[in-house]
Amino acid sequence: MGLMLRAVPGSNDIFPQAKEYPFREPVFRHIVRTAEEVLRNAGAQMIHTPIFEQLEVFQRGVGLTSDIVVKKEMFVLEDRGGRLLALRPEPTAAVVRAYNEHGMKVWPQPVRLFTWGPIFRGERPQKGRYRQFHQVDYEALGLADPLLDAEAIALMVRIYRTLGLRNLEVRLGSVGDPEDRARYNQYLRGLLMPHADRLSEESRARLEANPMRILDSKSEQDQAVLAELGVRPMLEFLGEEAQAFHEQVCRYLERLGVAYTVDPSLVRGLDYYVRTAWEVHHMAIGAKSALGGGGRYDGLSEMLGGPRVPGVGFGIGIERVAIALEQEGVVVPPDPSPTLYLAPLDEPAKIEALALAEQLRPRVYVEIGYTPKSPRKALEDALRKGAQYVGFLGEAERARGVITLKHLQSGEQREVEPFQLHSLFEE
RNA sequence: GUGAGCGUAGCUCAGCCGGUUAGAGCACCGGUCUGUGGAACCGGGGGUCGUGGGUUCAAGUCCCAUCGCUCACCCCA
Repeated sequence: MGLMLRAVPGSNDIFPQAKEYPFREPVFRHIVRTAEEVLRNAGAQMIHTPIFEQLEVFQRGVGLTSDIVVKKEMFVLEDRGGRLLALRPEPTAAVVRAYNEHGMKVWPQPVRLFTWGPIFRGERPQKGRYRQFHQVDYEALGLADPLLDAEAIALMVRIYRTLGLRNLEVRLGSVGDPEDRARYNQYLRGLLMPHADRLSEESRARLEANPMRILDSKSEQDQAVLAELGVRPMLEFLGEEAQAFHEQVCRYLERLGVAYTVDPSLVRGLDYYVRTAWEVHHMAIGAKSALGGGGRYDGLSEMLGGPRVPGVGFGIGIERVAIALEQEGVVVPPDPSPTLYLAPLDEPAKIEALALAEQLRPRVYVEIGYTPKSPRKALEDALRKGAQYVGFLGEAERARGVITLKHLQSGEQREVEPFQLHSLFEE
């Protein structure tokens, strides 16, 4: 059995009997449907973009200093013409690409879209982190108003709460405008350069290109240096406009009654983010793991060769939400069970059962037994399936042209003619 | 990329200080029960003990290697 093919590490089958909660199809579907309902009722429209794009869609948007590129976390493939494609490592750039491609800038703004589907990152898998995982994603494009940021955060929280999650923490920050970030990086360089020899190799390498990322270094020596120097957070370097924008988002959230904490040191892995950035955390997944995150990306469209299109959006990690739901003991609605279970009692009854089932479908949820069994076994099967009615088809029924129909809850049983079944169940 | 842990039936696992034919529970199939309630009892199928090598009279058990899985670091969803 050693040679039997398996799923690629970090990719998972999602099916009803899956042992791990995040891969149980009904749980998965419940999360998707709930999110879909919340977002549709907020007026967002569903879009599905391809799961692969030209590499540049993600490369340009993501920025050269970003870890997704630097650490080669993208799955890149080459088509026959030598064109480089990439499995999407995030949905936002693809949605913005679609917005531009279909001229959505002439639609009434903002254009609010949502999608869900697989996302791919070539990281080493572990709990709550997979190479193929799934996100629900929401984007509000075409209007740079803090109202949309606040709405996005509120919608995200609403999805979690509708699912039944408690113990949420919204961490809100701002990464400022590009000029603010440049100023902050300048500040960091000036502060850290004299102490470069005490920083880790990785951090030293980041000092020139992207000093902000030194702040979340996990190296103890780095953190010791940072603490000693008393580094000021990004949030204190916001320009006037970014500052006003951030304050407005906070005020709106308070008005909406959405609880949040300001995280002054919140940074983003992708270069296209500006101003608002947030993460929603849950205790279940561990201190470092977020259920979802979002932010504003006003410069992204231009990086993709499009017009200037402001945007704000979020992604929700479906598997991580499932882990949180399990942790909180939230019960997911079970799949419906059959109204009728048709049980063939002998060989010729198999096709009779199927024929009858096919007459009743799809208006009635009908399952059949595929192997003739004793009435006792057939009844057990029907009970296990949770059927409302069981219909026996055997020799006696054939002789009289009827089926024996039994209501499982009451135990009542009678013989009915097949044509009567339609009116019995179709209501 | 770095570190740790774990690989015995479809699943969860037991298997002592190395000892004869490798076990249990769950699941599946059948019988008791030849046309009626999830039970119970009995039976059955299913294993090259991840793989390769070594030590030994003897290896699921000890040693080495290798592969796989999982968790953690990093990053984030």
